[in-house]
Amino acid sequence: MCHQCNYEELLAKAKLKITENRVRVLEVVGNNSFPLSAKDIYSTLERNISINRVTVYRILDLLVDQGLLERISTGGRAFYYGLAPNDHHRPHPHFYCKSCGQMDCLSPESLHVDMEDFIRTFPGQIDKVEVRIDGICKNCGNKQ
Amino acid sequence: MCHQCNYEELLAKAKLKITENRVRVLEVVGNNSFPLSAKDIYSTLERNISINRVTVYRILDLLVDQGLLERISTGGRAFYYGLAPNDHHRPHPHFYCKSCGQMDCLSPESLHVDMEDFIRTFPGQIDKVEVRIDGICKNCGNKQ
DNA sequence: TCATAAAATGTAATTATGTTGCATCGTATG
DNA sequence: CATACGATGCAACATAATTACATTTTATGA
Repeated sequence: MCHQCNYEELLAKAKLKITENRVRVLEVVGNNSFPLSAKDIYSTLERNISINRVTVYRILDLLVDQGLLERISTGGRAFYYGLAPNDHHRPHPHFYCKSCGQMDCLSPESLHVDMEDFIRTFPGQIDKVEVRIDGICKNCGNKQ
Repeated sequence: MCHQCNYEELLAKAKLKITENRVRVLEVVGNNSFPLSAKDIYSTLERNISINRVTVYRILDLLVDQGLLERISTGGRAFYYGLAPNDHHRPHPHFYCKSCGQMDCLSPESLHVDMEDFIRTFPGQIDKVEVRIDGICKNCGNKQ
């Protein structure tokens, strides 16, 4: 859960209109300690308010485009979404359990990636570095 | 292109039957210097031989299961496939151009990930670490 | 206040990717 | 040679995401 992000403020900073739906999408994503799939986000919203699936996808696209959310690929087929790195959230790796599909955030310190040489020598544009560890989480491992 | 891998040998080592189709899938993947999508692989094969799309998917699944190929997630919707790390191929990060969809292999030395602490303290099972850099490649950048 | 344009949302259809069920074929083995 | 089992083909299905277009809401200026 993010205690430090003001979602309306984040929208305002990005010069996006503050709509009920956008704030709610941000809340659902931000109030979780782990990334969620579009489906997760839609299901959660839908329990409380009336909103269309496509609207959720569109809001997610918009917020990713504007850098408020981060789209994270998994070992599975769907993307997951989390708050994008900002003053309160440093970039960090994720752990994906291929058994239950749960994706967890790892602490930014848990593994260090040394990018200096790469950044200095790579001729293209670098937008993002994604580090993901795939495996079986403690819970799923115990069940077997 | 891999000059050192004998694909039939790889299959044999994994105790898999050596079929025409499996060898050809391995060839297509192995003879490329960058990972390919299932669609890429199917299209390439299909130009020369008669093979079913589903067969390609099944062979890819099998070869990933048996550790001959590596399934790599992208910033896009499809998985890409490359030769799995082995004696001739060290694990390495990839660069994904979100403009043209091309995925490139980076040298294993290009960035160093320090996993020691994580491995020592993580309570689950670790199968794989995937490092992917997203951005715009040199070619696409020049076009704009 | 109202008219209008622009933005946001809803709905249905479509696309892209991957999977399943079942039939058929090929091959190794007894 | 018979049989069984694995490999392949084919059609249907499933899932995730996107598109096209209609409708609603919001902002803005006359």
